[in-house]
Amino acid sequence: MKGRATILHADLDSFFASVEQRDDPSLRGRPVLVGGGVVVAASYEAKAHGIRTPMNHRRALEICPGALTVRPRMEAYSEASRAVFDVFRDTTPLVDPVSIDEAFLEVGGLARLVGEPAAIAATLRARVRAEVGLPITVGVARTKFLAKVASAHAKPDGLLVVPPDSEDAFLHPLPVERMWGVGPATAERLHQRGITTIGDLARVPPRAVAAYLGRHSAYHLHALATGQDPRPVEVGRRRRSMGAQRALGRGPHAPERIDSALAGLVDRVARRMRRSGRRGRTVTLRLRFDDFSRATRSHTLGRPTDRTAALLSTARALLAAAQPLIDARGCTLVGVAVTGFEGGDAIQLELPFAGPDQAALDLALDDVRERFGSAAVQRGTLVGRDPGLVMPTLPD
DNA sequence: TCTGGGGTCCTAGGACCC
DNA sequence: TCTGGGGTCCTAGGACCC
Repeated sequence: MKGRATILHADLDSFFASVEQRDDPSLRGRPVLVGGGVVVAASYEAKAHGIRTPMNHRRALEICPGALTVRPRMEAYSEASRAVFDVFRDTTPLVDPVSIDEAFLEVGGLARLVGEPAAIAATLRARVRAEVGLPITVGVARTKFLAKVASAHAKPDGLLVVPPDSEDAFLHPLPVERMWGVGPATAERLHQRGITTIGDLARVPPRAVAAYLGRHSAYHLHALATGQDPRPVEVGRRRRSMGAQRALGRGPHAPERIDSALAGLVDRVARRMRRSGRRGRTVTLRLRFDDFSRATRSHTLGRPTDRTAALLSTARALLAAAQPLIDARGCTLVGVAVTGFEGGDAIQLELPFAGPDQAALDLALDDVRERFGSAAVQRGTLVGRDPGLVMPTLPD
């Protein structure tokens, strides 16, 4: 028995561009680019010309000279997002946000009261269109992964249900790039071994794939390719980092310019932390150089803080330590991130590779429950037969 | 496809403690 | 003096997502 298709993945179509077209009728039906230096969003009319994100804005205009460009209006997008999530939460309390424009919804418990998942999904789409004025695509399936692939397949402005008995027929012909977690680097390594479709991946023993993708990725991807995805729709997850960054453009930049950019970023992050009541211990400085290589430098404080002064002096010390790198390679981006939030850290259990089985895992998880309470274990499912890591996360 | 800003997760090595 | 292993924490880098 496989279970039922009760998970919805709801994903707004070309979100930023759709908000712009909603708010300005003269943009409707026309290719719209949102962004400045790079295109951060494009309407479907623009995508039809081959516009992708992120794409250099000048390049985008070469491809699609008739496109209209608008500056991003983040407040408008936040407001639209809130309205859409209100519709989500009015549909089911079990809403698991992925980003500003997409979420998973569990509607399995609603059959008796409201209807079947397919009908709920159709109603949800109609309501978002009517109440917020935006197009949205919904995928419905038995697992998060399948629902996500289904919505991507149905875009734009579509609805696709993947019934449990046709999962393989739907999934296996698709290219591996369509998998969540397979980007250019992983795709290239798979292609080199002749693995081009999700079906190929399902047929190769994960132990063989582990040799070139690493243990975790191999077992994770094999599980997804064979329809296994135990991740539940979770409510109330909290962010694990807060950061800000700024591109500086081609250098060289005076040290004072980099320092003042850093001070502005730290101030922004610290304000956001105080506003949301979070305090963190680890400050990470992020740098990007002329040749697009990157480096990070981090430092962990003795206790969590949300004070601008403490965060800034830490960030400045990291910047000073990285000065030789900046002198040698030229800095084009500076960023700062704070992690290690109070109460938000994961406990990482390291289990021996050779032996772990479900019994050993259960024992380890019992230990965590005993020490931190049963609510501490949020993720602890064995995927495949040779798991390396299990990461039960503590609630905030 | 020549690069914005916000994130998440995983791997690996070293320091350190018992 | 040599020899072990288990475990935690920190740092840095990489891949990926929207």
